[in-house]
Amino acid sequence: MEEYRKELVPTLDAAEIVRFRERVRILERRLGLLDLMQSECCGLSLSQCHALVEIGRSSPLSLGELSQRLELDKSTMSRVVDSLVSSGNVNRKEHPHDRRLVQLTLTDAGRAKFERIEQEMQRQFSMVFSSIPREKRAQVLESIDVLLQSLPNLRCCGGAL
Amino acid sequence: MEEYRKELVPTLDAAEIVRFRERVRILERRLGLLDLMQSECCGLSLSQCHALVEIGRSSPLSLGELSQRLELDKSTMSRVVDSLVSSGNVNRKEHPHDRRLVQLTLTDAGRAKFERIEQEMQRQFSMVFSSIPREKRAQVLESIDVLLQSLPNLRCCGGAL
DNA sequence: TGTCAATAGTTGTAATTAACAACAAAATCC
DNA sequence: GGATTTTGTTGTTAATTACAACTATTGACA
Repeated sequence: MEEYRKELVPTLDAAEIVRFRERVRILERRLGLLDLMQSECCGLSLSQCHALVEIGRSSPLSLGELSQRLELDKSTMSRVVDSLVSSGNVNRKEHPHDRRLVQLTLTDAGRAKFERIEQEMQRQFSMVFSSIPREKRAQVLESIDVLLQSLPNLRCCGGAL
Repeated sequence: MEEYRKELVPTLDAAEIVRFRERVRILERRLGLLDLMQSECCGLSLSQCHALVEIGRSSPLSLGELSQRLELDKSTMSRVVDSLVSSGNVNRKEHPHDRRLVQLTLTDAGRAKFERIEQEMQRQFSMVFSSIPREKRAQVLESIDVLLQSLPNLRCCGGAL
């Protein structure tokens, strides 16, 4: 009878959920540190670093585009870009056909920095990936995908708490 | 010959690393949102919410303990606790044997809020976990562990970038 | 036992990160 | 050609955080 109910409505093991929760929490913190490390490395703030990389990957980029990708307000973005322009890493040019738009590109210094960051990140992730036992690598990659597909099922409770 | 070298020094596939990096980056962002959601739900800021949960899980807690667990400076922690005291969620008592120490406990209101948060989080993670195909669940859990073991191999380059 | 070092926490100050609102300039749409 | 929309900047404000300076208390040792 009990067995039957379990089969029909699979009551999840609460302890397993707790473990899952805890692991995800630790993972989140760990990944945050990883992110910080990246910015510490390049001598820029986190948002500056993210912006630099994003522009490096797909310039020319407008301010709006950039703020959408980094999920920041355009005003915030504008000021982050300010700082990158001041530090000589980014050019703010006018779009030739639409003068409302800004075209963001990297200066030579900015591009050099961007390439160093990309290389370093690639190196770092190589180290992490290669320290995963070879026979587990595919499994880990697949699991991340599975997790990414399942996570959107979290939804805010609408302030009910 | 080529084959032999590959066998001996397994050159990792650069594209696979890129994919790995990208997935980890997306995962990080997604988990950040999850965290924000939690705090939005309970009407507290992120750090307030973390502090409340930490105190709820192991009170009485001193300020130093708490700041270590949340990896925040004690001054920051002191002010976060201030806000929780003002909002009637936390009690700041004096330690009976050492008057330097503060004993943090939850008020009735704070405990009620803590328990609602825990329940809600458990519910949410149940949803996520149950939306992972059953035959993949163990694999995902194991993969998170594998990843957590490998991540510490990231290290800052010491400002070399 | 009395002084001095260590510990715990608070307060002053400042930097960073971010958002919202108000605005200016340019383009688009009748 | 004037109303509306789009794009970006500036003014203002709030949250988060750290470091340094300070106070109070405890513990240690001589």
